[in-house]
Amino acid sequence: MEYNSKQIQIIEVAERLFAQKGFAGTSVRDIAQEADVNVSMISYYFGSKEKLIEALFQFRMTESRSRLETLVTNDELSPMQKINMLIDNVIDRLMGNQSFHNIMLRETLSSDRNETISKHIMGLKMRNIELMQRLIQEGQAAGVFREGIDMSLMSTTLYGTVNYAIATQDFYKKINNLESMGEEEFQIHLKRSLSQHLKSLFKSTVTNEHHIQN
Amino acid sequence: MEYNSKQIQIIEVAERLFAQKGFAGTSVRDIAQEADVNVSMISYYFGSKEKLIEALFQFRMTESRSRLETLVTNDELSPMQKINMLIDNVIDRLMGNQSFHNIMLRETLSSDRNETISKHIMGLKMRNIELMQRLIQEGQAAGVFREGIDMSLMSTTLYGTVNYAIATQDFYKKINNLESMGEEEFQIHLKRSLSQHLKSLFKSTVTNEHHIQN
DNA sequence: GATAAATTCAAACGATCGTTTGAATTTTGT
DNA sequence: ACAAAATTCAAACGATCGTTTGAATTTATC
Repeated sequence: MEYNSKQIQIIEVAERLFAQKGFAGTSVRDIAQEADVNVSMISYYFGSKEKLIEALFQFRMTESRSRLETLVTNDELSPMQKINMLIDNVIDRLMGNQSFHNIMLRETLSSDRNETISKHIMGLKMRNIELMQRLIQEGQAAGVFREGIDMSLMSTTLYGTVNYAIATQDFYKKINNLESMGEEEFQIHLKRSLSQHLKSLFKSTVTNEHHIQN
Repeated sequence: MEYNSKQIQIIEVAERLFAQKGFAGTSVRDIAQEADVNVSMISYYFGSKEKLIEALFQFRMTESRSRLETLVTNDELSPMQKINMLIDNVIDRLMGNQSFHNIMLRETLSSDRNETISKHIMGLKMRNIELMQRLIQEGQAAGVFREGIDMSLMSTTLYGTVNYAIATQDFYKKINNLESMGEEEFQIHLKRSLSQHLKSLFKSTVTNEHHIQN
């Protein structure tokens, strides 16, 4: 499915409003007004409000098919370098599409989900964890990563930390006295801090040197 | 403010439905029906739907004033033992009140928040991070924790991991082939896995032995 | 430039929303 | 037992919801 500029305009406004106020908390009249189109255009183009959010997911999911898939076959990078690239890629993706990932997290929190959206999220999570699995196994085969790593919990920590950091960034700003910092500068600062934090966290957990089993 | 059993019944039903479908996605008629009371009782008891969720927050926040505050002054525990107790306490609190923390996370994700609720969340986060701060500083004073720990990001990893693990527990079940496991058994399993995972993560990051600065 | 197709719009649809009403009923205090 | 207060209820309130209508207008096709 391809969208014309007007449809994309509606999708982008909807994305911002859904992230700010939730799906149920956003009316189609809100969206129409901010996107500067007539209310009926949403039904006309997408069929319904429900189909609109499905279109949003299809729109954002297909564009994000990461270039990371080729990472595993790259022989010039060490397993640790690959893990670090994966971490930076997750941070960049989540921080670069904060509204969309906000909506995705909201949908994950809902127990009665739209089925189309559920499948998109499930597919994405599957691909993410399989990629991570392969990177870890490669490191183990090379003898630099320890055995017995809980893959799904490492992935949970990676995505959980980044998602939560984004959700509580105002609080982070307050706590670290960064309120005078410009918004763009702050985003870069947060990215760098997250990157360093997560890389350090993963390094000490994933390498088999000095790891204590309990 | 004290609530009678009928009010508590309404609050508990509202908590469950808000967690399932979001605040805006839940109607007062939904709540009234499931709580087996007349619709007007919600306005009668709480004033409005908005005041109801505020009552929910006040209800859950005041009951959770953790006994952790005395942890710092306990001399019989090592800094690492205290950190581990903190981790288990966070896991227990979040997993023991999944619906409420689901709602709290949803509110955190909203940019136009209810002011009363914002203050509750802000106050809670402040207390959490101050407690953690004190525990870390004690460990540093004792020479067993390294310097330069990013407190707010460690806290973000702790809460982010647990929150995200709870949000994606169905996925976790699927990935780890635990779908035949009973619900209660699974909750215990997840708790234990999270506990071990986070303790191991924190131990290797917080102790100054073997830590590599980059 | 005529015809068809796609788009835009104000207006209205029925449904559902949160809240209020006022009478009926139950509980409480004396 | 009686009056006062608190509770319960069906019904209705106006507002807003998502969606549709049908005519008007623009754009595309030949």
